[in-house]
Amino acid sequence: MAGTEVSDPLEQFTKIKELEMMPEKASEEEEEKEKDGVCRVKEHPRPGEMEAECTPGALQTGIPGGGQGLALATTEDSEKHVLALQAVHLSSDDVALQEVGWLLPQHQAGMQAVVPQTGSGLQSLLWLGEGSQQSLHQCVAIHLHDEVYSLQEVELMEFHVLEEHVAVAGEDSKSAASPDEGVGLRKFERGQEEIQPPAEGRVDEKQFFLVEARPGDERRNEIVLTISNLNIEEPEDKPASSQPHVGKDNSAKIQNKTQGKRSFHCDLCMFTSSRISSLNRHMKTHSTEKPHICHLCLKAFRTVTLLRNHLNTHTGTRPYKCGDCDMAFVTSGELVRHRRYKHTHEKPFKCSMCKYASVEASKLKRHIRSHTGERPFQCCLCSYASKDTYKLKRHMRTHSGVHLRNLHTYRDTGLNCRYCSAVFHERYDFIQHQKTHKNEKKFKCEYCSYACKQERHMTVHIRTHTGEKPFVCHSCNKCFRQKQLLNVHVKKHHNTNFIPTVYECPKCGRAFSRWNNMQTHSKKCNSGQEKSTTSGKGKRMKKRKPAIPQEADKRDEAAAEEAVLVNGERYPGEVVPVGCGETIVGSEDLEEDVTCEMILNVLDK
DNA sequence: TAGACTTACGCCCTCTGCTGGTAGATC
DNA sequence: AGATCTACCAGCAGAGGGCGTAAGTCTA
Repeated sequence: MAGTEVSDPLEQFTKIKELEMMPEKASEEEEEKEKDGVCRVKEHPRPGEMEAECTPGALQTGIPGGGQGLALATTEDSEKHVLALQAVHLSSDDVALQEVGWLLPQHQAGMQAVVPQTGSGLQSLLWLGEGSQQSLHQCVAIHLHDEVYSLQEVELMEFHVLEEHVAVAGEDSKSAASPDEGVGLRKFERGQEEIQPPAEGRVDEKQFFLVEARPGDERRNEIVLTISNLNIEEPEDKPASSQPHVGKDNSAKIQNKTQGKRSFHCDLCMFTSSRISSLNRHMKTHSTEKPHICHLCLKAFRTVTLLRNHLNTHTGTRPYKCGDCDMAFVTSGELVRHRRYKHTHEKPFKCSMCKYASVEASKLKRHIRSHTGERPFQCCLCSYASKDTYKLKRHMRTHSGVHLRNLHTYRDTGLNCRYCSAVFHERYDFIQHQKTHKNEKKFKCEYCSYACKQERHMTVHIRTHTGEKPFVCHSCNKCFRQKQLLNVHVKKHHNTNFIPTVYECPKCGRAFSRWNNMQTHSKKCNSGQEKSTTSGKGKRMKKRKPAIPQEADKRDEAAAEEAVLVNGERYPGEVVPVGCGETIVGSEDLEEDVTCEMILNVLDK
């Protein structure tokens, strides 16, 4: 099952009920299958994907009380059905079933999926309903052998022989007859199922099989299914007609297995074990008793081993040392994992949908969410949901004062999506939605051939056609197409504290407001093509930007955070030390020193 | 039954990509 | 001087690597 997570038994597993099987061809192929002694099935898509194709109609039947069973998950891949078995546990005698609609593809019409009501904490169980006309041979190959288990331990499957031969076909059987010719496979139900006498000419004997599952070829995401031949003694109150034939040889085995496979159930949870010692140990997990206390930090542990490992974290004792590097670990498991990460690069957990492979199952589980889009970790403050806990935790940092106002303040006036009719009242939701339109459209000017990637560029460009100048100077009513042009204008003409950037020619001292103009002049000046006209007037500061103290460039995170906040407002990109008082380099010749505060005044809106 | 082994969860980190805002360069 | 384009930065999120630890399971 590598590469696929079977996360929800409620949805994944189904009990076999009256699956029909092709007898004769299957019988022939049985020999073929026994060559390797196993049958293999692949895992399959999620059940929800088939929901729409489920055939309505409930299976109204009960589940025999108590015990452990084997559940069958069924689905299809591109060409054939696949089945996967997994053990389930039943602990109630009166499990009520309710229908759920899922799982079965259209061509498996007649199979129904039902689950028990789980109010008592029962593990989920699904059935294939009656009326199935599907032939199991299309789905799965089954290997028979003599392994038997007691009724108390396992849920039994009954093959009701309807044809002359009992057989199970291989999954690769392409010569199967119609499903109607199959052999009924049904779960044995004590005291409630009236098994019809076999039709004339057919075998008058019921045979019981145990269905087992175990991991198969990991590289192929396989599960091996095995059906064991099982004949059991019928309860005394069972009608004779329905009593299975029990052979002597098998009886002894059943008895042995009955003793060896007795299961012990935890009253507090679903835990079941074949050993009383395991149950006793498990019961400790329900106890709050932690008698083993760390003398260094007073932390308590249930077992000595846990305490010992904990103490190693205090003492730094790491007995498991890596032979290939200097790393050492408290437990052997850590060492094995470390070696896989760093040295052997063994990645046993492989994604079935891509080439991703991971060292740990949890990483694969996390990765698969990138395929499914599942986001189980919902932010309690906004619509964001994360695929793992850490991202949610990291996201929560964004719910801080400045950020909250910016992104999560409810706005009466909705924000309209620029690409569709969606409207949002929180900026965050709006931004997230806009991302869904990423690379959806290119922006093309309706007046000329101009095209651009970002709408903001187009917005500005369009104004060159319309003549629109929305940015108005409140001092002189001059209008501008871009906000930054207005800002420059205001600074230059209406802010008395503004110190214009002046670029002086290093040779003649002529001042220029633009660096590139100065450069052009300088080349001519150096070649003697241009005379200086401003010599002696250049008593102004040089390029201002380098005058900003170097500390701002270092900007560790905390300092930068503080630097860009002015009166609680954020000024992105304007990282200037607040109130440092440092004299700006290059202002020495002015009548008044230019200080940081002055720069801030200029920047202050 | 203790200890080894396995599994699962959580935490933290880095790398990467995207987006909005801005400054600077270019025409 | 204005229009346009580009580069840079900060913030955020997606994806994955690596490790610590607790708890469950197995086995001698």
